This record gives sequence, C-alpha cells and structure tokens, in this order.
Amino acid sequence: MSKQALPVVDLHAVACCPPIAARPLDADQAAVVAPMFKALGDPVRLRLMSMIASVPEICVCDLTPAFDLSGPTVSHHLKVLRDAGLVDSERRGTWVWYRVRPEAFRRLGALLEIGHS
Amino acid sequence: MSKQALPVVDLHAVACCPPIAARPLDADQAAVVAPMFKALGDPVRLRLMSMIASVPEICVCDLTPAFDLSGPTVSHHLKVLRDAGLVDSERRGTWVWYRVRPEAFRRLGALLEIGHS
DNA sequence: GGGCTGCTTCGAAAACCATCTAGACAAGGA
DNA sequence: TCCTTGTCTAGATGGTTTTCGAAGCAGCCC
Repeated sequence: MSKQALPVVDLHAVACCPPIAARPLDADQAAVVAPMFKALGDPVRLRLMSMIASVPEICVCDLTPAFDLSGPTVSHHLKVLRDAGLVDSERRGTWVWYRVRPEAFRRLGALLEIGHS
Repeated sequence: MSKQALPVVDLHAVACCPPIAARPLDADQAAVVAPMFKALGDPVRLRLMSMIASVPEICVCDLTPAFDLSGPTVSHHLKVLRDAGLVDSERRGTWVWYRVRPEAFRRLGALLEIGHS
C-alpha cells in the first residue's frame, strides 16, 4: 500500500540508538523499540522478514507458497511487519512487492551491539 | 536458579548464524531464534534485559523497584528471559542475581547484520 | 462490461499472554 | 524455633494474537 498514510512506528521518534547493553533503556525508548522485536518474535514473520531482506524486493506471490498457511494469514503477518516499520510495500500492477526498510533494520542491529562496559 | 536443569533453548542447536538478510532462514532456524526476539518484544522485558546487560550482574531487588509492577509479574518476565536463553540467574544467600548470557546476545546481534547482498 | 487472479480486510474461534493475589519456599536473625 | 524479608509458583482473569473462511477491492484480459 503505497498510498497508505504513515507508518505506525515513527522511526524519528526513537531516541537514537545506544546499544541496550550500554545503558538501561528508559520506558519511552522501550515502548518504541519493543514492538519491532515483537514483530520478529514469530517464526513465520521472522522467515518472511528474512526472505524479504535477502533480496532487493519480493512479490507476495513468492512469499505465500513458502508457508503452510492461508493467504489472509500471511497477509496479516506482513501487515504486522509493516506496522512495526520493518518493511514497506508497493502495489505495481497486479502484484504487491515488499522490501526492507534498511534504517529500521540497522537500528535494531545497533541496539544489540555489545556495550563498552 | 543455578540448580535448574538446562536452559530451554539449546544454543548449540542453532545453525550458526548467517545474518537473516544474507539468506532466507529455514523453518527450524526460525523456530529456535524467534522465541529470543519474542522475549525482547515486551517493553518490560526489554528494559529488564537492558538493565541486566548494562552491568556485570544485578540483583532482582534492584530490578523490581524500577517498574510499577508486582514482584510476581517481574519474576515472570525474568523467567521468560531465562527460558529464552538470554539471561542466567543464581541465588547467593538471600538474593538472586541475574546476568546476560553473552553468546546468546551476540548471536542475536549477528542475525541482524546487513547481508552482503 | 464480465469474469479472473492477487491481495487485503472483516468477523469469529481458539490459543496464548500479562497481570494480579494468595501462598510456598529459602535464608537469615532474634 | 519462630518471624521477617526476598523471590518464585499456582491459579484466575481480562486482553491480545493467530488463524481461518467469506467477502471486498484493484488490476488485467476477453
């Protein structure tokens, strides 16, 4: 949905990004970041994310057959990833294409770096 | 609980660790890793993890007062982190101390590195 | 237009989760 | 031994999540 209003997670609102091992996260930061981890906390979504991140972009029609799940279920999981700000989608003609939002992905990785303690 | 049998997640069972952006995760790998992300997908647990990771070790008695939650609720969240293999605990006299399992933490970080695609 | 295919949204059922209170257990001190 | 303090377990409850089938919308082709 390229015409969709705004991502549910505003990435600019995240106080930018010392690793969680560097100093304790405050409640506000945690409230912004936790939903991203939560979105990756389901095996189906983690695989979807991995399939999307492994290529520049990928069609839903190539994602759905990789799972033993109904179309609506896969679509739901993709929406969770979208709402978490982790991926973006765009309809082009008949098909809908998904791609990673690299800044979100990088942010998450940065949080898990080893703190300099 | 130092005397507790084994961590619920056997870290050695994780096929070790190309970033999820390098190639699609298979279902077995996803089933092992997703619970770790899921454990971090709650704001309370993310803050707990961050507090634990920021120091060599920390007493439950220092974790609980940081939240507006009952003791049992904090204890429950700590158990989720333990079961996910992310932290370890040990009773020493009156108090129970928690510390990060660095290998699990590093593994998670490695998964989120940018793939060489 | 009419019908087809791809994807999403809706609504409902079942499973799961966060939180609480009450109670149990462990260690230490009177 | 009994009492207190710190932590965990058990059980209950309300809220959320996963999943489905049915229905909707968007784009294509005849």
